[in-house]
Amino acid sequence: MAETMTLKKIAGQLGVSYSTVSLAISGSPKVNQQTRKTVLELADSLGYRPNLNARSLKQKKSGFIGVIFPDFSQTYYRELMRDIYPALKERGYTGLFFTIDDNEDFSGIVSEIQGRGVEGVISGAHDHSPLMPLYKLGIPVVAYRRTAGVPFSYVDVDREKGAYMAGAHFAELGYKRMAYLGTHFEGREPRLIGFKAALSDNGIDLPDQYVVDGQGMEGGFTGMQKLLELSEPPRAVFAFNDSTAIGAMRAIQMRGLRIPQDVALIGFDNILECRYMTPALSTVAQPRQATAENLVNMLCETISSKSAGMRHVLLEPELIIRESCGARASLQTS
Amino acid sequence: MAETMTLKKIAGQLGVSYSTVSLAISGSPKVNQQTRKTVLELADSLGYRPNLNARSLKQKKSGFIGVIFPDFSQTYYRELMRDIYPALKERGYTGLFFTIDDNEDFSGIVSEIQGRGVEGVISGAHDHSPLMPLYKLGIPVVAYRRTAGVPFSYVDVDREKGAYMAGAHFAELGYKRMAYLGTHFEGREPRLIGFKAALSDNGIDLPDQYVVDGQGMEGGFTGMQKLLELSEPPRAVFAFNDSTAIGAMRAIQMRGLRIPQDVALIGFDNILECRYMTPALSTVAQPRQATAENLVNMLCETISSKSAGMRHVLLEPELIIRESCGARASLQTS
DNA sequence: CTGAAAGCGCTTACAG
DNA sequence: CTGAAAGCGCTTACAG
Repeated sequence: MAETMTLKKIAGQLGVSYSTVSLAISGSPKVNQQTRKTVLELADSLGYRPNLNARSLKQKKSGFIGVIFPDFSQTYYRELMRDIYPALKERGYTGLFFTIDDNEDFSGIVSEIQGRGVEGVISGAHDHSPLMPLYKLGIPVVAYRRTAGVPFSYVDVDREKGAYMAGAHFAELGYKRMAYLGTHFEGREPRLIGFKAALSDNGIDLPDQYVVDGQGMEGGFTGMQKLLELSEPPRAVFAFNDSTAIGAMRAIQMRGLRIPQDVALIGFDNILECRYMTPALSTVAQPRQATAENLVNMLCETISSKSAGMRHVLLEPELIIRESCGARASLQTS
Repeated sequence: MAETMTLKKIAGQLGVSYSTVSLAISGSPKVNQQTRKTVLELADSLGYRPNLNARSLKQKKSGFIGVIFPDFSQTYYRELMRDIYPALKERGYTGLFFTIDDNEDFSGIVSEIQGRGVEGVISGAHDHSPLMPLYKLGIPVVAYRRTAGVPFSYVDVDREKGAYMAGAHFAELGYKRMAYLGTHFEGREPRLIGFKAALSDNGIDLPDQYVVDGQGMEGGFTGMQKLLELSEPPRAVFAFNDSTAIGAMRAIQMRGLRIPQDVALIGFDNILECRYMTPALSTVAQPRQATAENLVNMLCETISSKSAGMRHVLLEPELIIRESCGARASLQTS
């Protein structure tokens, strides 16, 4: 087991003060070219790595950005994390990832974030409000998705608009009996609001029994079963997200019904899987890359400027027509 | 912005030494019940959180476990991470997650791990060898999957056996012309070896043209297309993993062929999606929960015992028969 | 351009 | 049971 190298030891071997070594390593211009070179070479050959905990302690900043999400396993979030990770790295930050489920308490995470000197937080939690203590401590929090009652900057996609596009597209295709399948937060979910608005603008009603709860593949599966048991099952279904839609597809196909000929379907998110379903899943795409970049940019700017102003970015969704909505007949990829 | 609380300030307010406060907070039995109570109450009301960087510096251990994986977005890995995360938490460790792609160099990650005082590493990298510097520094590394040429303890599933089960099952169903679809590392991939062995034990040959490369959904899709373009396409396909199989399903169904009537399919991993495909995907299940627990246990034991002995755990796979392999005719979930 | 010194917030022997 | 002191490894004014 190699003994840990420190600045002092390097300084000792070189016969210079360890502040000089520190300066040389941090690339300060105050240090002689020759001296720096000697120091760097020795440090390198000794495999020296600065102790980041000591540095964090002294500088009162850690280089950590906290990233909080509901679950490692939700497909859209995992794709978002993948995009956030390199964006953080590019700016010299290290992501500290936490997951949180809805009924877990945040206090452990909050302590950890505070205790580690995390410089800022990206929150994708369903409810951001437990992060208020951090905000009060002066730790910037940027939220993925708007949440009422919280003074955080946020990046969101215009889900209401995306849902409107889905509803309008269905209406255009001539469907009348439609359903919304997914979480709807007592009617406050923008996807439900937008979908309903599109139908209403086309003179179509969305009765309560055609609004069914369900989350994820399993929720989509059972929710869709309920819809199919209705005396008049819906002709077209807009799902909360693609995972929900995939669960719904299974329920439809298990009954021997065809998509889109018997039931048309549109999802939300545009996860990678959509293209590989049969039929390929039409969906409302979230601009994931832009979301990640905006979150990271916004946070970094808040950190460096220390400006406490709230900022909001609302990104545009895009309707991606594949096979499941019925606008195209043949099977194809894309 | 609240001023940060420190032990000293608490001690000052209470008129005791700050070492007493430290002891009280860390729950040492050396401190008077009454004193502790007072201290804890004040600390609590002041919102005191210990500075973990200072603690790490002093104790020379950070409470961090590094977790390295190829990608946030590979489905099986994300499921594994989800299981590792709580197991780590339960033991009082914080996971520091890193992703690494194959041609990226590890040096940044290695510095970070060393510099942050990470106490141990779980590596799911495709190649663990760049982690040797950590091992030499005395930082325990436990690998998910065996890798040759590296002295790390590992947890692996018996992929060769799992593949054998898939091949044997296909043989039993009477298929003769079969294919292996997926990465095979010049024939060294245990899945290919096991599959081939099963066929061979049943007197069936696996010609080279029925071994096709392909990774993930896209790789499975294009790889399967190649197989279907053969003058005699395979009757049954064993895929590297479920994502690959899902890509393959799409290619098969796009041609208007039926699964399993025209082409039978078995995947590997048993990701959540399998149950929701139509037809539901038969697969070789990895015991994911057990894998995560073994990885974490093994690492924690190595850390606390400081014993440098290598340990190996090989877990049993399980063949899960659903609809895509042809053993069952009707559509159903499970 | 280089060195001596203070101090970040904590833990941990060591006295008492 | 409590206090005084040293020190983890680093950075950063401050002198020179």
